[in-house]
Amino acid sequence: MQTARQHIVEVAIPLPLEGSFHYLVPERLSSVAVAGKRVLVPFGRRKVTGYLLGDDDHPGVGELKEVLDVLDEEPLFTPSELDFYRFIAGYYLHPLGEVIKMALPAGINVVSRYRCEESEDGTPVLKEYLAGGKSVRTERIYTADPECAARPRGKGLEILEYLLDAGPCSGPELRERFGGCTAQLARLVELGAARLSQREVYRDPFKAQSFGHDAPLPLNQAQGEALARLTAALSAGSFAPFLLHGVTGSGKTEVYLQTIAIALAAGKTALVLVPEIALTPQLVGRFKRRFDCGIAVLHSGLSDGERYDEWRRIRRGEASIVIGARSALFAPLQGVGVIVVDEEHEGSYKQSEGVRYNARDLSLVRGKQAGAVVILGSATPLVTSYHAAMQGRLGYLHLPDRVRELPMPQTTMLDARNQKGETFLPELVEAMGENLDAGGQTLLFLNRRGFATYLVCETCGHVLRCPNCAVTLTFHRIKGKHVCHYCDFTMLPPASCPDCKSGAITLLGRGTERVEDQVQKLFPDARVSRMDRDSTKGKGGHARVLKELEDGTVDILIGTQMIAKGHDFPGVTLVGVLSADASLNLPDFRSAERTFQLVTQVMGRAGRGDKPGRVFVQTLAPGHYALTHAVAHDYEAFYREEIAFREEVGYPPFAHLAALTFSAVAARQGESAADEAAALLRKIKRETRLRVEVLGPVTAPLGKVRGRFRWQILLKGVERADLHRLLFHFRGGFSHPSTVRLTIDVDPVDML
DNA sequence: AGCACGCCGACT
DNA sequence: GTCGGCGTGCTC
Repeated sequence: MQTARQHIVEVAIPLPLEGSFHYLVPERLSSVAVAGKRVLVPFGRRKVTGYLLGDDDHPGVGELKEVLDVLDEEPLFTPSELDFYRFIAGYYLHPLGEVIKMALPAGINVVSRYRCEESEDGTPVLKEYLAGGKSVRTERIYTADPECAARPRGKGLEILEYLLDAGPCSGPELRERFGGCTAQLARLVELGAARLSQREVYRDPFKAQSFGHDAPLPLNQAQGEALARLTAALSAGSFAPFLLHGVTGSGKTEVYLQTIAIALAAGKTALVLVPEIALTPQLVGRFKRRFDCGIAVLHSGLSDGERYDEWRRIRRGEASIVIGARSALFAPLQGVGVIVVDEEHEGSYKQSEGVRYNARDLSLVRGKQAGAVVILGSATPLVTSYHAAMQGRLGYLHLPDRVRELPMPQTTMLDARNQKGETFLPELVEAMGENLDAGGQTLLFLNRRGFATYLVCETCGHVLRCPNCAVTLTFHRIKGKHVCHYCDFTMLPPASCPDCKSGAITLLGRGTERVEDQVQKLFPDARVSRMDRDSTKGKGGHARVLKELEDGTVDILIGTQMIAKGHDFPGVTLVGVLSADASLNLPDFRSAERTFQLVTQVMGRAGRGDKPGRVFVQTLAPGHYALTHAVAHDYEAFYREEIAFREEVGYPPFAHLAALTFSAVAARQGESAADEAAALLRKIKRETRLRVEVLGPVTAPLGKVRGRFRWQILLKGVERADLHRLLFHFRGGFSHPSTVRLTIDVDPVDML
């Protein structure tokens, strides 16, 4: 008789390994080994959690091992979610297993570990154990048995009477009412007067908060037109991507809310992505006041347990709206009708470690898969988005006016040339003094990312740039030269300004942390506070500084972009941008775009209350188009200049980029791996005639990071398909010593 | 990523 | 003479 056909499954392992693995499923597990579940499998000498991708009847290569266990009762992902994961793995050239691990709630996986223990005779032995695996939280439920005649005394009796009266109660509930009563409860159970059962509970990040109710707001004409187009797309029921371009305060959120209301009424669900976790609470509040349905929140500020519980609520269909940061894109929501990406231009949608995905871009992929309406909202859209809208690849919805008749702040550009590098120009100091006397609050923005040193002319403001790549050249102290970190163009420091021949040229880019001291010296009586990543560490740090501003207990707040985002500060009447240049001169082709966004956003922060606001932008480049158009509130004019620049030099949307970074503790190894990689890439390019430029390798501008030296190769392809083909060939044919780490970043947002 | 195998320096 | 350094290679 023939043996029963073997059950073979394909499994993805969450390790940096290419390809999947195959296992035999033993008879006892055969019926439960279904695609989408996790399995415990032997892998080398250990046991790891893998993801069951599906059955596979291909004759496996050599001997197959057996699946040890199936870890889930229900699949964690659906076939269409698996398709999405596969797309991501292919697009970002990242192992599928790691993509799946990243997409699922953290901390649920089991991995075998070893622990050293002493056996009875005292000799050390290695004991294997399984670690990890976030579990469901339960609480005890006590139910009184009215049939039982046994009665305890004292407090126990009180509790029993309460239970008989009020019905089943949880342990925490009883403890709240009666204080510590563990012993009494145990006694009740022992007597048979109460029964004990377990109930699953969710760890709720918004527990017991009450949010009143809000009715939909009336829409102005532009909002109404936008909503009409979104509604039409929604009822068509197929994929429709839109760019919602609305100035600060134009009521984008109201358009999101009303679109979502329509989707919900049609039985669909909605996914809302926001760039910063700090912004979620206020947005969640607004959604909770508007909708009665379940709303789940997913972001990195949740504990693993909370996130797991939110995830399970969504999976079970108990939430119709999911709000969250980047990772919420992977929410297991079914029947998605609308995906909103708020502030779509924000760089934080790009994950810069592990799977380097961009949630803004992938929202379009998920939207397409789900047949959903995707709304990319921004006051300052990415030039690539606006370009796509102009080409008709994104529907263009424009909200040109502010909802309330708030005046735009009065903005002044301060020319810092010929000012001997003063931190504050006299006009700004004067304005700060006036504002302080008038009782107004001041925000000062600076960019702490100004680490790259670059050459600037103090007379004319000229900055040394790469003739090929148009990015700012970075000065390398060790080499004593100016270097382009895209293409490795190098030049010796010039003796005078190449533009105006002035000898007053300086290296800029040192830290600006001392601004706080300087402000305090200028205004000894002012209450000065600082807000940046360091000063707001930990839960609530952010909120604390915002509270100070709200309560008026601070006069001058110094901070990075993070204070520019989304918040309303009615008391702020003066804003100073100290570091427009640091942002403008980052060695990145997007520096102009970033600066335009920053300045626009900052201007939106001044005078949102009753008093009109004033803004000062202090710069060595007062004529730069990113600044002049930002100050004039003219996005289209900025776009026209920026898109011309992108086309001329060949940057997105006219080319697609990928960055390969090699890092190694030993400098020589990293460098030679990068050199070999570049040689291989050029060889493949020659043989396949793919139209991709290979730039570099160059030493990464940040130099040594966490003890490792870094090199970069930049790939630039007019056709995305060419770029991907080159990368696939390369990955298949390139091997490097394991002491060198290679990361591939497709569509890099930050290459520092 | 881990974990084992394998080939060269300072120690009981 | 060994213990242990981490380079290299493999994991269905």
